[in-house]
Amino acid sequence: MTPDQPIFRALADPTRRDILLMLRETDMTIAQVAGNFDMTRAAVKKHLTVLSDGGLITTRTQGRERYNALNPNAFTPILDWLGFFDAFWDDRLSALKSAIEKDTT
Amino acid sequence: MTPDQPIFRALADPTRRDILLMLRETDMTIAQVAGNFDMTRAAVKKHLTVLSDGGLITTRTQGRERYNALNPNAFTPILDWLGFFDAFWDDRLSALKSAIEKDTT
DNA sequence: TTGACATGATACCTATCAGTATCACATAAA
DNA sequence: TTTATGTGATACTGATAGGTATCATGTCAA
Repeated sequence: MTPDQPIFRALADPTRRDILLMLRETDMTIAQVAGNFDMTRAAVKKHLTVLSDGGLITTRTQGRERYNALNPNAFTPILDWLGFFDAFWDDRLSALKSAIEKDTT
Repeated sequence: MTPDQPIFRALADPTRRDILLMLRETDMTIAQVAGNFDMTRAAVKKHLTVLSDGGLITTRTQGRERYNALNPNAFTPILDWLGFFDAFWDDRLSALKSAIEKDTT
């Protein structure tokens, strides 16, 4: 199994993507995150676990509360994967460029 | 439902990501794609449908064959979504910068 | 036209996933 | 200590996803 699987899986759910957007502003406890959704705390906890497995968030315990924070390097694996297609884009650009040049000569 | 859902869902499966990597090199028929996997053509066809729904590939019929091609603008929605976090990175960078400056003054 | 090939489409099975309900544990406050 | 709050963990359910088997459709070649 590719090591990228956990992060792609984590991003596949709209609720989890919304959670990530929320965490841009401020770190949040599970209860705070759950307060923004119409679902139980247990369900939100599961989503947070998946996000953690994907390396997208980190958690820190503070007393009896547990804060979830966006990982600054969260999307590096995604960007690396997208990088595999750089050559493809270059080829397309080259082809387009050739076509234009052929058209104008 | 967010309009991004189809593309994130399409990228969530490792087989589909592998298909996209294959299509960088050359356009391929279903049979050609299926030849690279240990599963039936029907299963591959389903994956290609999901990829198409996500706007990641385009198809063209040529006689009785049907070629699948990587969409040049495939990842635009992903990059746009990642852009939502630009401010977050900036904040982190600002914080880091401040910390360093505070440390060196 | 006939037969072979490439694909489309559907029913079906199994595994996984999102969500709930529930209970247990740990910590802060009275 | 007692009570309330915040969280962790598990069993369970309904829905969806990945995969196979199978049949129908369309196209090329003889």
